[in-house]
Amino acid sequence: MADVARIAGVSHQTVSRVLNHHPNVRAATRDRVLAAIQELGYRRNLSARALVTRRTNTLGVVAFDTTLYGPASTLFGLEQAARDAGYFISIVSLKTINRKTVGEALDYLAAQAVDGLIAIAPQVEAAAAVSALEGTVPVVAVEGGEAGGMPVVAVDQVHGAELATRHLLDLGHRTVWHIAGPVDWLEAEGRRNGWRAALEAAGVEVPPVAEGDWSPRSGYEAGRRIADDARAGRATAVFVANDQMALGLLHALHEAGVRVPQDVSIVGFDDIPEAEFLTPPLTTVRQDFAEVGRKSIALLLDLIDTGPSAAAERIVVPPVLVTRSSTSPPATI
Amino acid sequence: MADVARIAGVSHQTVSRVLNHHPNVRAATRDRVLAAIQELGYRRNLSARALVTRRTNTLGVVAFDTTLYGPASTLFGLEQAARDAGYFISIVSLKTINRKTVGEALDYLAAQAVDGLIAIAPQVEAAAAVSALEGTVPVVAVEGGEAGGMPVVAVDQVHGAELATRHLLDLGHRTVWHIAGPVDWLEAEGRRNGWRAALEAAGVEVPPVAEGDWSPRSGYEAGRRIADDARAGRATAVFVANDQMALGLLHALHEAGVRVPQDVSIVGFDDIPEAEFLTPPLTTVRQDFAEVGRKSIALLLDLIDTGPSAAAERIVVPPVLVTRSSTSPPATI
DNA sequence: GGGTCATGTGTGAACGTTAACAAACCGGGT
DNA sequence: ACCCGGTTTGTTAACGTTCACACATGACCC
Repeated sequence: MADVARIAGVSHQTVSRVLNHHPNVRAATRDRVLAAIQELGYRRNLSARALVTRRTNTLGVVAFDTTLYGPASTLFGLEQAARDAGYFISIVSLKTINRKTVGEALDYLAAQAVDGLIAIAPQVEAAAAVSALEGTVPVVAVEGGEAGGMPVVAVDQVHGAELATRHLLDLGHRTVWHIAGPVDWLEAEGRRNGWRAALEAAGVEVPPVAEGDWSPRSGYEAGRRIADDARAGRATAVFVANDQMALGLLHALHEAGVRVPQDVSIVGFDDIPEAEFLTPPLTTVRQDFAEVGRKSIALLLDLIDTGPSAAAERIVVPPVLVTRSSTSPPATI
Repeated sequence: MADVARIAGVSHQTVSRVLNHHPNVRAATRDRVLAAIQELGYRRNLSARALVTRRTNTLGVVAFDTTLYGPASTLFGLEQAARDAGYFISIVSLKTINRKTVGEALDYLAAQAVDGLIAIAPQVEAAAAVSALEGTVPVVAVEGGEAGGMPVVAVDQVHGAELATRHLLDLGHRTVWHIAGPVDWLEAEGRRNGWRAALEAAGVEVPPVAEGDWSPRSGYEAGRRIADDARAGRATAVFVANDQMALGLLHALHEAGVRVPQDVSIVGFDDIPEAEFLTPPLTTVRQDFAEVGRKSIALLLDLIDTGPSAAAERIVVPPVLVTRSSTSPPATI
């Protein structure tokens, strides 16, 4: 910076002013400084800047298994939005999520002195660990449920599940079965609640819930059990908490000789790119992950700039039902 | 740090020494310093440290569409390995990849003064843009082909494709068709070359190549054309450049009434979690993305510590064939 | 024509760490 | 008692910014 100043014939402070778009600098001077910067290929040192401003311009993200479609997509949206806003992103992805690993992740990010934190904390435990951190640094939870009364951006899981369940009910099914996600996941809980609410609103019987772990395998295993109920005519419609498990279910039903949608209708959740090309193409609930990412960053930056807002905000992104061929009216026997 | 020094009754420099595990510090003194650190909950300021050491302890990663299973998994491995080594990771994911966007991404990371760079640059163009950067900062390309003679860590695509093709040939198929990835992708090129090499080594005819864009949709579209060849008995085996396209192909064949594997055998590439639960379960080539991530970080850190090694290294991770039910000997007519 | 004000620029001191050097200490050999 | 070498500690000066302030300059008003 001193070199630039010398070449432009000004003080280092003026260079700094140009760099920070300070208004009080004459156009001619600015041009001279800019030219000198260009000439030297000068780049300001962000460490020095961070040292004095106490802002690192970095946002931390704690995520769980970024290999899954949902988190990966959210992360992608987050990253784009942060970059557009001139922020850097530092990520920690965890393979197992519990108070300890989340704690370590937060520690790690704290060491980096991030200006703010986004926690993709879809688990009860994780949400708790994150909310413990409130006050120290601005935090926004993504898909974080209601936990801890901190700012949250989330897709309306309950509503999505209701859409799916009502769609099946509207087609004429007497009731809808459910393969849920892991109990300790907030998203799984939301979807389960939405499903139950829709059934109860319709005044129909609530079948037992099968529980999976989001993986195709768990969907397959649940599917083998449901296949029996399907053959007995007890189950004619299933709402599955995510598309991967729906894929496993599809496979199990096929093996068991149960036809979809003739014998059993299926609705998934997420709308992964594969959904449209399964056999049959899967009716599912689409989440706008990119939008969630953008909204989260916007909320976090707002929090950073204006300090903790009085009310813990909760921003909800609506899901939409995508109807394909895995659902149809029940066969009239 | 001054506070810690005061409480421990030493100079700030001694505190620094303790923090950096300098050998020449008496055990008693170290304990006192450690106690003071504990008491104050002191954390060293990384910006100040970076300012004077000229090391940010941050690694940059340029990735393409981290929503895809492959890149997402690699990223995950990368992140784990970097964290274990005490490095931070800064990511830029691009939606479109060309010289301009890659250039911007590199600029962005350069602004951050990363100590090293990992480029998941599976495209010809991207690899070129990255190699232009060599010399400035240590760079390792992941899946970067041979481009530019820079250090590369990659799965042996050619070998993987040969495995898949030979498997089909060994089952008794007269030849193997291929749905390839986009031409400008190095991975697609490697798989195509391996496929062709295996066919030529066996001295069999090389059918025309269908080209997709990795998406299930493109696999589906290619599949509709291949279905005709299958019905005519010309195509009895297909090697698809990734699992997602294989899924699309599966759907197209099902629609066309072509049975897998009785009429057509299929081998994919990647071994996505869904592969095992498709109908039928997909034979595919598994890539160890986590290993690629680990090896990349190891190589990069080596480069950072010991300076540019004389020979541009090329580390190859072997893929393995996973045999499931989508392949069988051809029907004997 | 002197005060006031806005605008543009320069000066010096932080920020919190590590590097380089200097000094004090300690034990052992002569 | 002396010196010598190694170990432990302290002192000072960077690193490259921004901030707070002070100082010019010119325009405007009474």
